[in-house]
Amino acid sequence: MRLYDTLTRRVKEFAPREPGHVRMYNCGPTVYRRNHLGNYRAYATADLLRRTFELLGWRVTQVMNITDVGHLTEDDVADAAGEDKLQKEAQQRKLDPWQIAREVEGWFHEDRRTLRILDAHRYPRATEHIPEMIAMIEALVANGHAYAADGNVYFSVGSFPSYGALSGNTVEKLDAGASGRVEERSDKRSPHDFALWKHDPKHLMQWDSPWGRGFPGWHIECSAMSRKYLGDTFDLHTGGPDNIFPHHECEIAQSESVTGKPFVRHWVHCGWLTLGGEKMSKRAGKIHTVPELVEMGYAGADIRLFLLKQHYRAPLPFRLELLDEAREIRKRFNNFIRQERPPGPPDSEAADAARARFRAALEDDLNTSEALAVLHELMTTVNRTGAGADEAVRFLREADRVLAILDEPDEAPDAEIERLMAEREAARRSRDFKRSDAIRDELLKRGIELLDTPQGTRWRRK
RNA sequence: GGUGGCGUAGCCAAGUGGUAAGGCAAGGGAUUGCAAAUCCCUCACCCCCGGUUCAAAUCCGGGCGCCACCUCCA
Repeated sequence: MRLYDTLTRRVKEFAPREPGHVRMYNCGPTVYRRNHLGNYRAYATADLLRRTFELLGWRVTQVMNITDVGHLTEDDVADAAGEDKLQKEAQQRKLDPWQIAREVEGWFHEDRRTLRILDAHRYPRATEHIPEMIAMIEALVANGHAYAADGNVYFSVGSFPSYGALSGNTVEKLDAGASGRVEERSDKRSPHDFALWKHDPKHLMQWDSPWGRGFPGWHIECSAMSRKYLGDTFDLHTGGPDNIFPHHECEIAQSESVTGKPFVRHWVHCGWLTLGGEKMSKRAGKIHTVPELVEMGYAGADIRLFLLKQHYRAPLPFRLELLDEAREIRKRFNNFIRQERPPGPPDSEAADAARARFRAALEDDLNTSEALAVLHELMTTVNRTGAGADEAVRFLREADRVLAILDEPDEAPDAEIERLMAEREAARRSRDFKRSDAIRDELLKRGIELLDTPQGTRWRRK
């Protein structure tokens, strides 16, 4: 498998350190507000990786963090509460950041299931790993990589020479660049030092620590939790493009300063989901959520296909037109696997060739565009020749273990539908097309679409 | 100012040295009671200018345009 690595900035061979077993950590949601589609691009990419590894026959241990601490201030809670009726209620019942965090976490799982994103093996919450974080910070203070100042603890960036390797933002470059943009704090030895533990009485969530009451800095949770569940060194760490700097840069510095070992062997970051040429951001106010799109009539699988249809690293423009396109593509796939065909000669040649090309495409830095093209070409071939349809359908189902865009097979129609279909058939026989079309429209209203084929009338759910 | 990335048809997009995959949309035709589905056909001088090469969308140089990050937004 070949995969782009953000750290070395090139596509390189990916293989788990323990043969056949991938250990992967995905940066997960910050649960103070319902995630928008941009967030899900990162999770869908992680899901695609996990499913691809499993296709290759590897075992995967996947861990995704839930960031439920570190960012909630009164303002954030008030802000988050403004966008949803449930939240408004919570506001009226008295604000409780814990409650909001759990609620938003629930939405996250709801949305990701809609997008057919598989369950990770663990979803550790930051608030449940405070002791691990404190232990790690203590170790950093003890070995000189961090210092306490007035209830705060900072990581000393100067103590970690390769700081900046992931993002290109080395200390010198940062100095040369945004002078004045970095918050100057008198208790920091260098303006680039970042917080491991913070003291702020205004903050809603607080814990006791050797440095007094406070709360952990953002980056330390991932270092602590990934280490706990995946070890000092693990195979793959993923996230959105904004995680590269500062989050992942800081994680590397912290983790390696504690363990003295390489932190992560391969870094994967997806590209931005853009909206009108701009990134989709929690702060921009232009947000599309999964339920909002479902409400507009898109299936979760449509949205999923939209996210996976193009290469994970390229910027992806969000436009409803592209969701429509994804829906049309899915229709073609679903029609193909449900198509009634006269029995054709068995032929596994086309499907076997497609299987090999499909796998090769995914192994080539997750080239989903190519993988989808392979599937399209296979369908065209089978439609044309009439041979190998069963083998092709079987392979499509196989490929769908990675893509997860096909519909489930239709269940049996109920008696009422069967009765109407029979009535329509009788009407058609007597050439009463007005009546037969009326029945077809009636069924369509109930979500049942009829297809007249040479083998008789078929139906499917719309 | 620093850092990372992008520019291929109406739209999305693959392709990183050998003469432009695939899809969506659109148009024409076949089939159908009408539809649906399916099939056939049509649809690109790869942002610009130089250079290297027998050969460049692909490599090099220079432009132009666009996006993002620069301490807690996936």
